[in-house]
Amino acid sequence: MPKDRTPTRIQQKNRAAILEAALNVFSAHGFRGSTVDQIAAEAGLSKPNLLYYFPSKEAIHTALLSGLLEVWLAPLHALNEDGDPMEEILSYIHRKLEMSRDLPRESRLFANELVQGAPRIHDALSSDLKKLVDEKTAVLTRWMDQGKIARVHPYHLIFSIWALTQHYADFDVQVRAILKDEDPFEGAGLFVETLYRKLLTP
Amino acid sequence: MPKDRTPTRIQQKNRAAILEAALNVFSAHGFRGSTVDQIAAEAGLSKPNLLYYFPSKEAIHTALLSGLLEVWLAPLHALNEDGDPMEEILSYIHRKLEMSRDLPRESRLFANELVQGAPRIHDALSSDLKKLVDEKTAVLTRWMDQGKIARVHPYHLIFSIWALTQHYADFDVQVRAILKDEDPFEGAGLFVETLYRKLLTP
DNA sequence: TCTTGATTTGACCAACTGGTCAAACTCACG
DNA sequence: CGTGAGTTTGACCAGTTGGTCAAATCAAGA
Repeated sequence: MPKDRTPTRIQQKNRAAILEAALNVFSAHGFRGSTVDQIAAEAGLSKPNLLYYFPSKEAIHTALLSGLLEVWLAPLHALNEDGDPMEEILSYIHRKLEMSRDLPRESRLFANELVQGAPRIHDALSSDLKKLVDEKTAVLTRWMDQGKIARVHPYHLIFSIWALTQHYADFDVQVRAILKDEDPFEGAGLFVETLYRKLLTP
Repeated sequence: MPKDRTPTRIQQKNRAAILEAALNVFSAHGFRGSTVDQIAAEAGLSKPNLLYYFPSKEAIHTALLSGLLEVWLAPLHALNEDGDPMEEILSYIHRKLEMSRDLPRESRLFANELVQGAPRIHDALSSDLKKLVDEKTAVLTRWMDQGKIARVHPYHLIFSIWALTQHYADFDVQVRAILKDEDPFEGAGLFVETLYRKLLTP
């Protein structure tokens, strides 16, 4: 392991390559289903070389998850109390849907982790995530109090947005097996738009 | 391996115990994350004994999946064109939600498989599942044509029902991390009821 | 009771996997 | 250049895992 001073150009390049490769592999096979050799091969490095940059398979996974959690929650973070309620919510939904389309690996990385009980990010869920969600449901509740949007259970509203949008990334194979050639995201965009407009219009 | 004649009482008992144990283990850790030893221990058998009843780990997994697919799709199968459209759809949704509550292991078993690209049930998806869904979306479309329910993209309507209901089983940890003590399924039932009533009322 | 097929298991094996290590190589910089 | 830190790797290791096998045990019908 090199000194922890300003990382070399090589260090930056290789660390990035490793994380990129790990995202591919972990998102496709889950933690247990992925091997260090696979990740190393995908990153174009030998296994010992990969382990020169990260101390363990676990460390790569953790680095990935914690690095991406912020990205993953950014759209919800951007939900702005001062904007127009319906527009804010719809734009949040569309942003999530775009993320499912453009960052499906990230979505599946989290899905893999969650479906197996989130052994490695359980803490982040009940601290960071819960805090953010509490904050934003409070905003939703105030909008409902003001009659700006229809009153529904705010937590389940958020769950439903997550479920609906991430479904297209996480269960992509199933969606495509059924839709065949049709592009899922076109129809999905229209569908969620009408769904939430009808639900939330007071 | 015993003769394939009418299975012994012992055979029935042990095969059932193995599948039950495998459901526990596979749904919690995924295929690759589960070991034959784990399943054997959970079933109260030695590993060689377990492999006396199933030729391989893969075979157990396949037997589980194909055995449960029917159960899993039963509610959609039950959607009846001759019933009242809104009631039929809502009752389908509630049945799916109950399955998430009562059969979370089954839900996670499929979720694990799907999120990793469904390597073992891809065929069943594009044949059996697609056929069933095509059939039922045709029913939905006819209802829409008759003005019985609002017109929305029928495939995405079904996807949304799957996503919403299964979310509570598959991402249980996340839901509970956020809701803390509140029972997820109580709020969820009310939420989806209003959601789909508003969406589908013409 | 005896016999035969069904059931069970301890011992074992080969492949795989995460991780180590010393030696070799490369690169930036004085 | 030369040199020392940074980088790379072949060889290796111990633990795990899916699966095998011959031998032992059990169960039920004749």
